[in-house]
Amino acid sequence: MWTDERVETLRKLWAEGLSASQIAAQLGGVSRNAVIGKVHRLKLSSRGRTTAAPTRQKKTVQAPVATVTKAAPRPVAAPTRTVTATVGATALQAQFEVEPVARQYLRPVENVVVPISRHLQLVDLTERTCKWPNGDPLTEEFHFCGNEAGETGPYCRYHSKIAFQPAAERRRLR
DNA sequence: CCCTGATTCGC
DNA sequence: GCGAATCAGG
Repeated sequence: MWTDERVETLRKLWAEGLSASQIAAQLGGVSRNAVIGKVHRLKLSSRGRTTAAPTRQKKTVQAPVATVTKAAPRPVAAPTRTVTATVGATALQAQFEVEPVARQYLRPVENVVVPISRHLQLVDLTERTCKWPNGDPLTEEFHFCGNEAGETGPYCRYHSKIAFQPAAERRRLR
């Protein structure tokens, strides 16, 4: 459901240049199509240069013909979840998104993973929150991304792309 | 294949 | 109004 807050977030992120899928990931509970549809309804389409290709018309809905045993219906978005990505965190997250695959080499961190003792905001994590760590685990500012992390992994779509980048590609970018 | 936004249209 | 399905393209 598009609450005033969600619409506001949508407007903001769209203005910042995030893609529809990224916005959908942050909002959680909606598909990128939903976001695009909403963007159109809000009449805030064009945004600098994109794939804005004018000429587009008709669709001529073709007949369904034989039913073909299509595959799974695809669940897509989760129920309500509402992702608590609000206030302070939002601003920070937005910044991360704005500068995509720029500096992505953070040390393996493997053993540095969240001190099992300290006051970790780890308690805020759920099965669907992105567990991508931000900041120095030894400082107060440390926190997790926390965005909607579907059922495809421990991270949100954005961080998954960074975390699971193929070795070959990483080498090329270096 | 990955992704992008754009459009249509049943609900 | 909503958003899945679809389309057109990078």
